[in-house]
Amino acid sequence: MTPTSTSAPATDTAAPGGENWLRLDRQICFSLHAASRAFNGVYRVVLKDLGLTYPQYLVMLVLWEEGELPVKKLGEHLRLDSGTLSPLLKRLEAAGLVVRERSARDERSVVVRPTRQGAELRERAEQVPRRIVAATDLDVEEIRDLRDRLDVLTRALDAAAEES
Amino acid sequence: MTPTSTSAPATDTAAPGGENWLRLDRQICFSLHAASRAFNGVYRVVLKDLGLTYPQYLVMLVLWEEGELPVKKLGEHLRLDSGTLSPLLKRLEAAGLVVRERSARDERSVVVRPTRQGAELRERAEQVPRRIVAATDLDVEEIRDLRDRLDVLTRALDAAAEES
DNA sequence: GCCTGATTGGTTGTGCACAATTTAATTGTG
DNA sequence: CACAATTAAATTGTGCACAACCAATCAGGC
Repeated sequence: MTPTSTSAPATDTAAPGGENWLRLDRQICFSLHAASRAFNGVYRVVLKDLGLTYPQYLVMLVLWEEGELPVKKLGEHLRLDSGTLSPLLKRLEAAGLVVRERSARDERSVVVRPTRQGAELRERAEQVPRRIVAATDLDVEEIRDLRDRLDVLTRALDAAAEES
Repeated sequence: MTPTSTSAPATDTAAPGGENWLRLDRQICFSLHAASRAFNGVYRVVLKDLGLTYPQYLVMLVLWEEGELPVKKLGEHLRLDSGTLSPLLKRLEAAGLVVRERSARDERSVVVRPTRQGAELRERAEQVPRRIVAATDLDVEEIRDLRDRLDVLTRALDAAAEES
């Protein structure tokens, strides 16, 4: 939809000195793909002591903040669906970090809540952010800026994927 | 480390003087995670016509550029190991887009090469970058800048993960 | 020739992401 | 009340990412 100005030369990909769209694009998707996996790798190392994976850590962050909430709400916070969350939550339950129980008010709903053990894990997790920030080798301002750019990008991409 | 107050669930993690590391960190990892999946979603839509997934598209980009190369080299370009590439390449081979054959010079090496059909797919793929760039709603300069920042970040993260 | 060690792909197992389908419970409407 | 539509999770199937392990091959020495 966005009538992004056609100022960009609609050249084929063989522009001699100008924009090589194929090349540029390759750089973007490579870069984002690589950054995502590199982040995942650092979290893997840092979280190993806690016995959590990266997505499991994200789930626990939400639960530490919100206390307790149904799977549906959890999925909205994380933008994940039940197909991803159900097995993940079962693993967290098997590890003794959360409990899942059907709501008495609405029997369709399953409420997830950290156990005492899961809540205690929070204290050990509080050293994680500092180590991650250190690993990025960026200062707080740069991180904030990068985060904001990524959020803007995500909103644009979601909107573009929607209207297809 | 906060005192062992197991009672209060919503312990305030804000440092009096400044940074709330936990909150900030959550924003970063949320944002990057979300951006990565949002990108994936857009590629899913755009690549559906070509019958390619996002990582398969990355592989084909390299092959279109390099012509033919062993799995090892392909993995270095993409930073992926054989556990990821082997089944992916088998799917591309089953789709008739690449062939895999053992090198005669070194029987340990498997060389991957696009078929005629795979090479022809390139022409249809050349519209992809433009659509992706449009979906980001960013101009070329901003994309280039973001890419560079992500590359710097990736190098820092890889280095940090290494020395653990 | 025969060993030893390193290199290259492949295989297996665990976990995440997402689409499509299924099951059960709730709500709306006659 | 009965019954269709809606909603919430779970399940199923495909594909990616990566660690750990295995098999075949090559290169060096003897």
